[in-house]
Amino acid sequence: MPQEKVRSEAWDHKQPEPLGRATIHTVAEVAGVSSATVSRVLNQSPLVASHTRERVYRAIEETGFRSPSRLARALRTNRTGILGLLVENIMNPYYAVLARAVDDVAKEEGFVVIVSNDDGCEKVGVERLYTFGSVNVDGVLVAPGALEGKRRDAAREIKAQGAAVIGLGDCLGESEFDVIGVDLQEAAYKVCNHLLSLGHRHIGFVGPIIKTDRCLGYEQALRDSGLSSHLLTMPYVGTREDLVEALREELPSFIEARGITAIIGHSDFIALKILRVVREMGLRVPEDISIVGFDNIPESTMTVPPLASVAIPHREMAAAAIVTIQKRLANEISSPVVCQIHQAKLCMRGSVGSKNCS
Amino acid sequence: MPQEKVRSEAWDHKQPEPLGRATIHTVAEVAGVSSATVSRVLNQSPLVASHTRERVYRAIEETGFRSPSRLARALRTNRTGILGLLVENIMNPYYAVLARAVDDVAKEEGFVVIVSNDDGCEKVGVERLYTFGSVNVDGVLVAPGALEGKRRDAAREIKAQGAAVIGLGDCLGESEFDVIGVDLQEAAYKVCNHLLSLGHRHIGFVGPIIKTDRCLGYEQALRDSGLSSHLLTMPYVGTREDLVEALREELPSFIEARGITAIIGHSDFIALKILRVVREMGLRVPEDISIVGFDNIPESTMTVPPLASVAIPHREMAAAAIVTIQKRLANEISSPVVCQIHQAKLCMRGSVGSKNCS
DNA sequence: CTGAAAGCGCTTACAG
DNA sequence: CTGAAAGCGCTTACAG
Repeated sequence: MPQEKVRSEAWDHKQPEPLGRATIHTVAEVAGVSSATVSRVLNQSPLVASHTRERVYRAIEETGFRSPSRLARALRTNRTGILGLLVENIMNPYYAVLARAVDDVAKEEGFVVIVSNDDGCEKVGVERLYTFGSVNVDGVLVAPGALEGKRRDAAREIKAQGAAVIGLGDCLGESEFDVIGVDLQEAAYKVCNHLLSLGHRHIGFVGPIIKTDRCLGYEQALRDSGLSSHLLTMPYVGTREDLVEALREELPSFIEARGITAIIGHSDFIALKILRVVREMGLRVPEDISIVGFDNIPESTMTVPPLASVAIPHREMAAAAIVTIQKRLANEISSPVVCQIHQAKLCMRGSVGSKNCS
Repeated sequence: MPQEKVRSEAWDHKQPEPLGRATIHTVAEVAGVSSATVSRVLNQSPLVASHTRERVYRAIEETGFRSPSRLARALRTNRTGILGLLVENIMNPYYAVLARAVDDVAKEEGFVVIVSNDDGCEKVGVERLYTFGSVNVDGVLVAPGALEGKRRDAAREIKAQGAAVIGLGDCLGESEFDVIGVDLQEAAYKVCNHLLSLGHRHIGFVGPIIKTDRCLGYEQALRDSGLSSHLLTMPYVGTREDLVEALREELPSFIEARGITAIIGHSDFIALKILRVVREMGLRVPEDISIVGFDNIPESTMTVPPLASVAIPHREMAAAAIVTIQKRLANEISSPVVCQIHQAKLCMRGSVGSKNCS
């Protein structure tokens, strides 16, 4: 008891604290209400008298209170308002565009997004996912969307913690997680058929060793026309620095030995490099060879000739992904797994022409 | 009291909870110690008996405890381990490379980074800075590094909350915040002198309306040689979608009226577009006109001819920035403002040649 | 060497 | 309509 008294006296002398944010308590004191009431005002609770509300608003003004601490709020509500976005490499324009779309939508919805790169490496990916868990993210977006092996285990764990997990983009086959995808198999199928309609008969595909849906669509189209496919696979296609050198080495024999007159690249990233290398080889584009890529990155409109490409509806997908996260968090989705497939858009440009056009 | 009893009985039947992370308390219970002890083990406190430590480690294993909640820890320690990175636009390769460098260094140092885009818009920038504040970030990195007007006010506020604020890259003149910069004025000066040494006398500069250090270095070099400068300014250079069209409109008269034989672009982003447009105009590069950019983005090595550029040491700068943040947080810096200037590297490539070379 | 207790800034039944 | 109180998961003097 006496100790209590002493303390109270000491408090009378306390200085105004210039450091740190104003808290809900600062506001409450100034407004002459309890912090619970301030909290209610902040959370738009209807059961606050309007004159009290007014007083609180004034106090917020006076104290320079900005917004409730997300940390503290999160600790109570179990919602941080933080999203984790795991991409291969933000320097790859495909992911940069995706990250931008996610950030834009997230901003509108009041989320903040942590972006991490894993270079497609499982070990790093797992680490980053656990890090997302330690931050108690509300949701995780993984691009590309395939979650297998240890990454799947990690994803399961953070899902068990209450976070929504969404695969974004490329995701072959079944997934135990929600997926917002894009039908690139269909798109590749169409692209290949377009090339066939232009008279091309020897059409090559250059991509990573792992067989992607883009590759499958390409193969399907050729199969349906009774033609055989020509694959050139390159390890670590999205990351390697020496890609151009590798292409210089591989492309000439690939093209000449098979009489190839059109190449579909797995991405614009690689297609742009193919474009460069075939021109170094003295081939004219599209007169001697047509080139198409995927992703429709900004640079693709900048080359001479501009690169034909397949545009992925990033914005649309980002929006769908975040809506799905919100619904999951609100428990508004009953189905165990959402799988929403969007359509890609073909952008035919100068790098594609009919066979032997001149 | 009776109610209490009922409750207690109900609790006896409680199920093991499958949802949510294992906490420090779960571990404590399994290990038969207090949560304080678990906390000490987690924080490498030396004052824990090694056999206790062992028990705790085993309990961590058993419970599947991953790591302490950053939220809860942050609420106590006032350190979130979260960094905010504010860039103009992650789709611009310059910022993508920077963001990657920051993420890599941050990961090594145990930070996580929130990336936000503001398109160089003050209003959005201010919002994002306050959002960083609401997340209680430990540090904020702003690129480009100039913090003025309302953005400066917002930055001051979050600095007052205890966060370290660092400007990254371009930052003309004095700053009240720490800056990790790069001497692009000097670099531009050298680039321009290089062009002069190749015989060029009418050298143009294309950039944003706001005068940057790159532009100043260019102007200085010409002044020192007694030559006059030729500026073409374009609003919103980093963001606008119609940049190519604008250049198509402006470049011909700019080049012809002034007899320009070399152009320095404010960025590779714009220089690549200039490259494209001058070729559309029928000019040969570098025979008729030389082009140089800034930033050395990956695409610059991919064009024909490859674009000469100035490389910014992103990695080095990101590392310096994060070290500075750590030191600020640890109160190990006494000077009121750090200003560390790194050197850029000239990468001369095929897009540059001597005047009238053929 | 270890534990009980206070407190970081919030939210939300529970009383009134 | 409003407040007192408990509690989210941690850390850290303070005792012992």
